[in-house]
Amino acid sequence: MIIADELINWYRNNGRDLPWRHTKDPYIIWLSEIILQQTRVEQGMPYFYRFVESYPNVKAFAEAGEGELLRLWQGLGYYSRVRNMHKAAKMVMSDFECVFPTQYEEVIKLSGVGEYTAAAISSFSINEKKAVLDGNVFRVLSRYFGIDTPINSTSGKKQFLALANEVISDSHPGLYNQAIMDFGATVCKPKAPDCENCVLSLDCVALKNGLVANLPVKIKGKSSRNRYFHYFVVEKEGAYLFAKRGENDVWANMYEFPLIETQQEVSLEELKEQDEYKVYFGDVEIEEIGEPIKHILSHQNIYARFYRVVDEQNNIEKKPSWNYYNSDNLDKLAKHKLIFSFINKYFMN
DNA sequence: AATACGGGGCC
DNA sequence: GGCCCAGTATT
Repeated sequence: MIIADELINWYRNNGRDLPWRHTKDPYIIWLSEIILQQTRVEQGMPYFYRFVESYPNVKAFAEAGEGELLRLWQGLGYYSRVRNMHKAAKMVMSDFECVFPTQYEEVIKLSGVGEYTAAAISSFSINEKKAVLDGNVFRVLSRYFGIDTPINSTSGKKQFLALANEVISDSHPGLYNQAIMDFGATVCKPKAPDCENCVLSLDCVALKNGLVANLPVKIKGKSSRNRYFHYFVVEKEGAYLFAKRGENDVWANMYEFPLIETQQEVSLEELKEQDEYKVYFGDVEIEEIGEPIKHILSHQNIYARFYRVVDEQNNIEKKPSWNYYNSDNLDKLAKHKLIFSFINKYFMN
């Protein structure tokens, strides 16, 4: 296929020099690929260095503590990725004789490794001929071939995967996979693609028909819901009260200040009328710290307020799951963005 | 087939 | 405010 040769040729001259491209080690490739899921290269880069240094091989990763891993992942988002990585690393030790697998059919068995990541690892490490299908590939192929099937529909995924596997280079599948993704990221971009300097422009159906801005087609998702969080900052002798979040909500198992959630925006007076509030804080003095913070996630808008609780008489009814941590211990807890940015703003000196 | 799951950059 | 990013697991 001509398109594959063009892309590889373009890539040899214009590809980005990224650290994970200097290795065939499936473990290192896996590390980079999981980090880069739904994450821009610049955002994931520091985390990649951090993890390679802390855990140079799969054995070290498998032997790490869950909390330690989560702490290192802190701030990157989609935290189930690192939990699945831990599972996967342990699977490598137990089911793959401590050797990180390279074949598509083997790596896809690992937790957190789906079709994309399995194709990436197998093609980059041993040149297995499996086409990657990520956001970049969807975009390049949909524009070049002028395909308007929604990329997030079941039939669309099937159609594009089949096409990607037709287009892939026979002789250099790994290089081709790198090339089409890099090309999508730097030339055939979502906004303002560089069609003037595009090596595929002659045969690009979208460009010919003025449809570049309309492709790829994507079905719109659900809109966000609003949530109202009230965090209570309780300090006692230099230690702070922290709670661990549950399993089945955003930021699973991460740490934060004790929280009361309400369905609507409520005033401080209304908050004090909540049963939950009465149980825990009764009539201790509280004062709001700073302004409310709007924290936006893909599928929810969180409006967070923080209150300082003065508990000189030791009147707080502490939940068993709440614990006090001094600043050293606090630093080791995996906290989500909303909490650690608050801490950095108000507590760091 | 649809939805949850983070955080950040860009327009 | 909406879209997108080297997607996957779950329902």
